[in-house]
Amino acid sequence: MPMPNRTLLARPFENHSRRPASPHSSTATMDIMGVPMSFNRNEEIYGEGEAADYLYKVASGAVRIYKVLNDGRRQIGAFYFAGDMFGFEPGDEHASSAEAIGDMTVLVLKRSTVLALAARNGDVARQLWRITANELDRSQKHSLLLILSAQERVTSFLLEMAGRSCANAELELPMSRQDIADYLGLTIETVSRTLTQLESAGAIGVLAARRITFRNSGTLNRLRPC
Amino acid sequence: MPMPNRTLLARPFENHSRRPASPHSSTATMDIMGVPMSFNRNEEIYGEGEAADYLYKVASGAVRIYKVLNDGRRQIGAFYFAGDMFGFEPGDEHASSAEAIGDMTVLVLKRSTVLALAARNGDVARQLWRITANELDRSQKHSLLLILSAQERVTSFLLEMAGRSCANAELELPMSRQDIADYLGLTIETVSRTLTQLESAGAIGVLAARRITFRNSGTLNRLRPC
DNA sequence: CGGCGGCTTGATCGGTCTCAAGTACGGTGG
DNA sequence: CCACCGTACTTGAGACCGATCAAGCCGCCG
Repeated sequence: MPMPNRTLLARPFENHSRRPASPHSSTATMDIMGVPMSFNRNEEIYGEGEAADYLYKVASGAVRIYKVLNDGRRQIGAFYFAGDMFGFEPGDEHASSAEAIGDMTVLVLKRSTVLALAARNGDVARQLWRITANELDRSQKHSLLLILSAQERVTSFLLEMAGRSCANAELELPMSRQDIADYLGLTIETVSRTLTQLESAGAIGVLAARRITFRNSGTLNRLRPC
Repeated sequence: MPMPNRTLLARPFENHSRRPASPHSSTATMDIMGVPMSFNRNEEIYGEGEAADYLYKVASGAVRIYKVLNDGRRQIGAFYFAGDMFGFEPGDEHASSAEAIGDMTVLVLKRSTVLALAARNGDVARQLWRITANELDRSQKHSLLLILSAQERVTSFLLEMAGRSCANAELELPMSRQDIADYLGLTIETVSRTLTQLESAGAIGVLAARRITFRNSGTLNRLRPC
């Protein structure tokens, strides 16, 4: 994994090679605000322990947030796609690291601005709370995933991804097998094997490594105990 | 598990056999408010899917919140002890069930009251957000637990419990081995075996099934990769 | 064409689950 | 006080699932 330039990342509003962009400021709601910023594949957006000065919204592409244990194991805590917000921590520093899965663009908001807005505007405060609550919900679902069998985890993962992408019959996965494995608490080999099993069982089709079709959603749903 | 009377649980402010109590109302902060209510061992406080009309604070005893998969597996998402708040859901209904681990007492707050208070008072709103954010943090740590080895999970669990109880050298566990197992995503046998292993290794002492002493915290910390 | 990264497949190992006894403890009744 | 019981916990033997180690395969780009 490449080592990105953190000083750039820590100050997205400065003019640097990455993306100047026209800065809108002081718009009414959180939705409209934000300075565009681009990242390359596998580039770090922020690191665990860094000051959580900014809040991000995915404009295009996908993001993974993860933690690394001191023995090197990585756990991916969540994936974020276009429209999702991430990086808003209760504390002053990020609890996880964030990386771009492919080339992508985010909108960046200043934490202090958002907090000041929330203090004056109850709607914004409620919106903040809602974002955090949704994260909590997602995290709890993720915990549930991790006690399932490999087949159940992979199935749940596919259905989750399908539910979050607009497409219904065909699924385009932006992330690698390793990312999926680290999200599901499995090895890359087990993920791969399980996908081929599901294909043999007629539940899915693997057109390419990252292109999945759903052939028999009944079979899939029967494999998901949530 | 006994089937408690849900109608009582759903309306804690009505006078019933359980606990009348003198109702304080309209105090300045969330901390002071709350109507006392008692529950017996293994009694349900609320069920998954029920209306989340109340917010709870543990006065004494301990609580487990959990979900049950349709095949019967149970996952405990969190334990709560004296001083902890729980049951506050972003949505209108509870995402998990809650049960008393032993006989216990909670303080009950009305959701609508708290929300109204938050709308007028920025401090209360921030407090609400803080509670949710802490839950998120706890949930993410829980996810991390679930990818560890059995020994690491049990060790992390003991250290977590030790950190949350005032006592430092000796730990009194209120929950059963089954509760621990369902929290850690292990079987009861594996939890039991791992505890005896830790005892043989000189890391802990098992005075009684639910009384643990820490003999060698260095060994314990070496077993915790977080 | 060669090389490399990402993915699949195979063979074996090991940790945890499962099934099955056995033990300790607390309560209840004699 | 002890006998009895039920519940919670421990311990053992074996099976199984997923990890590990190790090749191969595929697609992409130079």
